[in-house]
Amino acid sequence: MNTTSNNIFSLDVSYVKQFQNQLLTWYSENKRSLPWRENQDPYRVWVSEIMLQQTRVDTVIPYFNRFTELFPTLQDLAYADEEKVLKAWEGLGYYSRVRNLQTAVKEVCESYGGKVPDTPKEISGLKGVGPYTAGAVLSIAYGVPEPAVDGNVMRVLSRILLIEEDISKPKTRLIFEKAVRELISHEDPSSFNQGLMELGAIICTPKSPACLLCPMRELCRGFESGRQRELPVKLGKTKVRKAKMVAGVLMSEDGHVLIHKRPSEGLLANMWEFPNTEYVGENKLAEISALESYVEEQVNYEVTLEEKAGYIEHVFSHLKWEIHIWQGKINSMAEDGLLPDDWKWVSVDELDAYPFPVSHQKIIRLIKEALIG
DNA sequence: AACCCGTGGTT
DNA sequence: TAACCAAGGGT
Repeated sequence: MNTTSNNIFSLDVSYVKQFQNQLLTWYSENKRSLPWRENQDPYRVWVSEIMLQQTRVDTVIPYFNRFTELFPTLQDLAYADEEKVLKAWEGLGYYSRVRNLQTAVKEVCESYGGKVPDTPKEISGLKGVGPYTAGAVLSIAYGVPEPAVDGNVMRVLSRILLIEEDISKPKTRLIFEKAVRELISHEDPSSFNQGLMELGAIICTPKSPACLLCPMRELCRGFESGRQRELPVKLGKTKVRKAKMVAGVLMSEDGHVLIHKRPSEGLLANMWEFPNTEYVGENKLAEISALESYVEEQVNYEVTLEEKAGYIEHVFSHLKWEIHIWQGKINSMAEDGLLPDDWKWVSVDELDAYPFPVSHQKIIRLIKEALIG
């Protein structure tokens, strides 16, 4: 029964057994009914796990329902037009997630006969499937006893087991995976992993954990020592860079608007936008000249910016855009057929067919309000 | 390892 | 309100 010195968690057999019983009982009685819990279809489980990365359950639910209705099977997604896929993801953020997912789903069709692989090695090789997602899909869809360590699991276990390592360091995840391997139920890995996350989402919350309602209270070393609020340890700061941007709503004589498809890599990859560029300076002249030269360089159009149409702020995880919006018109156009593939003239109604990031959806709103008002 | 990659809710 | 946070992964 005694713990060995090389076991840093001091997890004896009876502790593990109690841990599993308490968690699994609580989960079976308290789990939320969510769309992706209707069945264990590996494709649906996979889609949900990708959507849930850094994204709240309440946000994901409507997206998941729409997405699985548009692309009911893995094959439907594999053969779908990328533009349509991005459109279904519009507003969810981290758009590389869905481009990687479609890449991975194609790989499953080509290399695995359309069946989502059920081994750690194979599934981890798929684009966009990291350590967490691999473990989540394997355990939930296939019942494989693999750890699925996300932010919830690190928070919950750091408190229960009093682990004080800095969870912002990548290596720290390995410590929690080791802990889960010792604790996980081999009878029901799916409920065990989901139970840990559910506990983190409902009871063991970041700011004010509901310890008095917690089924794990008697097993919790953090609660025992009154230090649950100090955990998990998370160091490191995030700085948000500010970028002054100028964007143009440029109209042709027949009422079309100029839009641009962003490059296939980097921020908001493959999403559409209104022509815009970062600028330096303080006054309107700086805004105007920056946008004018940008448009001229990109598509060889000469533009006249007529009036300021608005100002928008948009905050990303690591960046803040301060967007000054100008309305203008095209003076001289290059020959019609010379517009590059990633530039388009579209009517205002047609804008709805293209995937725009939220920052530029705000500009669309301005356009429509101006047309109505 | 450190930085990039979105968005919306909470405190 | 600014900072923090959410079922992370790629490079």
